[in-house]
Amino acid sequence: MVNRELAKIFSEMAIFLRMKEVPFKPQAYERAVLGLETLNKEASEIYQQKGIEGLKEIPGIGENLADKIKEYLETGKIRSYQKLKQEMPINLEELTAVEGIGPKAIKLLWSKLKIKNLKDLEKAARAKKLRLLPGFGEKSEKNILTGIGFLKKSQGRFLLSEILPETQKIVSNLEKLKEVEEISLAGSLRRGKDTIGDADILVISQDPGKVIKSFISSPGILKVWGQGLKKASIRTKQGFDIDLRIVPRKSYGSALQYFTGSKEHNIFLRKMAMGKGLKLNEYGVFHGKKMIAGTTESGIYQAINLPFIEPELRENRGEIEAARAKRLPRLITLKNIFGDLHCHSSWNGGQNTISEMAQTARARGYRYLGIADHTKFLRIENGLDEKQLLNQRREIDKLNEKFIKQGIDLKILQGCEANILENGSIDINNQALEGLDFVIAGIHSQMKMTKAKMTARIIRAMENPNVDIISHPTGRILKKRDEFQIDFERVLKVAKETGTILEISSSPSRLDLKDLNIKLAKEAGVKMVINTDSHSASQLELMDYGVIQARRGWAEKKDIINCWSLEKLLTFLKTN
DNA sequence: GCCGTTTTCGGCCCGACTGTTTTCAGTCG
Repeated sequence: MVNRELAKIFSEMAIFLRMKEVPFKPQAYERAVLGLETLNKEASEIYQQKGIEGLKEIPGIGENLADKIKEYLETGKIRSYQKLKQEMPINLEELTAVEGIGPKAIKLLWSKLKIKNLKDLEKAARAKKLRLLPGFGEKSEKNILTGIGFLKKSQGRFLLSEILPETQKIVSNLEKLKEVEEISLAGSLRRGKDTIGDADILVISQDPGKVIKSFISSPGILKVWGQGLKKASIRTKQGFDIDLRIVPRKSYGSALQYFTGSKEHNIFLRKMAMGKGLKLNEYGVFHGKKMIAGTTESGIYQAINLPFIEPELRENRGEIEAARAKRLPRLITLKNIFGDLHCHSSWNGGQNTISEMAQTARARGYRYLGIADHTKFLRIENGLDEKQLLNQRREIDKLNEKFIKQGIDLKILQGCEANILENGSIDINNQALEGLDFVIAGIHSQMKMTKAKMTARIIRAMENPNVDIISHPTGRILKKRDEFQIDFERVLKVAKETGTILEISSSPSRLDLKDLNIKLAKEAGVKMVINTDSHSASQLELMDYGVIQARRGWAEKKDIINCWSLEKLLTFLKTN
């Protein structure tokens, strides 16, 4: 948590420094942000154990930034940051969230129009004042308004990854209380939605007062909205709210069912209950005045003649019909995952060597690990060319030989994340692609194309016999950028014909394919792979988010190729 | 402000795209 706070401060400082046109320092601050974000240990812990010297071992942190971290840990503030903020009291988080707005634009908006937040920006854009600024015109003004509109749509919502870990921390603290008999997440958080409004926690306790008292004094709370006898509500430092409800044991199941939702799922369920002459509410299932279920969630479903329905499915997307017909999917779990096929190494964008990535993969119990570094078109990521891919192959072969000798059951596969160019061709020649174990191709440029052109572009890439996987197929960035214009049905048809695998990216701001598209792909018989797109070893643990998303898309083991054994996976890659 | 099998000082991933500017600046990845 401290790491995230520090990362946020340093990235804001980088922007301020860019606005002031200070050379080179901004990059240094940004590198430090990366170092902090990919650290698998809290800076506070490092400082406690090894002091300043320990902090300086963090990549991107030197003498000066280590001092600033120390200052933050000891005083909760960084003076140089406070000074910058005083000088330019601008809401950087809001303004940089608008696609197309960067430090230079913010500086101009601030100095000419005193724009300091999203509200000011929207007002000025609507008053057609932006177009008068140097470098701005009608189009940029319109784009800014579009960007603001997109932001507003997702306003007040947080990424699953922003909410889940913090809420789980609070849950595990409460769990330790002897007064807590049962505890569970509820709401959209339990259903694993990609973005969340607020978090819900449900508890059984004979002593609600104690539990509520402990809840409202959890660490990292900004304020307490309210507390009663059965309910309390808080806001966390990260800006999202958590509701806690205490329910009696006899209604725990029905309350959990009710507060997990979705609303649409529950409405359908209540109608079904009514059809059977029953009443379903948050207190139980009732036959007349007699309560026939309520203690457990599965008991609720059983009472209306249904098998238990996993929370991720409860969106009224056909799950109740499937349950009735006894055709519910057997959803995959994290334990079913045998490997990760989209990881970057220090050969280009990644923080860790292939060997370090492999060690972490082993610790996760994986059987295989796919290294898929960027290729040459992406110069900024130090993309590999044909020759470098060959050199990387040698390193991977050596590591694999070593593993065999040591009896280690992990195989490193060599792939790449090649680029789908404007016309659908790939930026690496076929001969080099043939030498790899698998090929991922993705779109990293020219994302604003017409639907027809974009669809044709992706289809051409899929028709390349060397391309196995399409990474983050629809290009969405949650809360920031919409999906590409593509004819997804046609893409699925060609994917099926060519045996192309579509990726489910676990990267928390992508989660692409999204749940609905996963379900469509499954129905079309298209295979998928859940990948983390890790740029460091610690990011391998993001796999969880991809699995949750896949569950929301009804995915079973047969649909997800990295739930398969190495042999089956390699055969599929070879023959498709 | 960081970093170092080309350096403890002098470097610091760079190309494409967009919109505006008719020769470039800002943003993105």
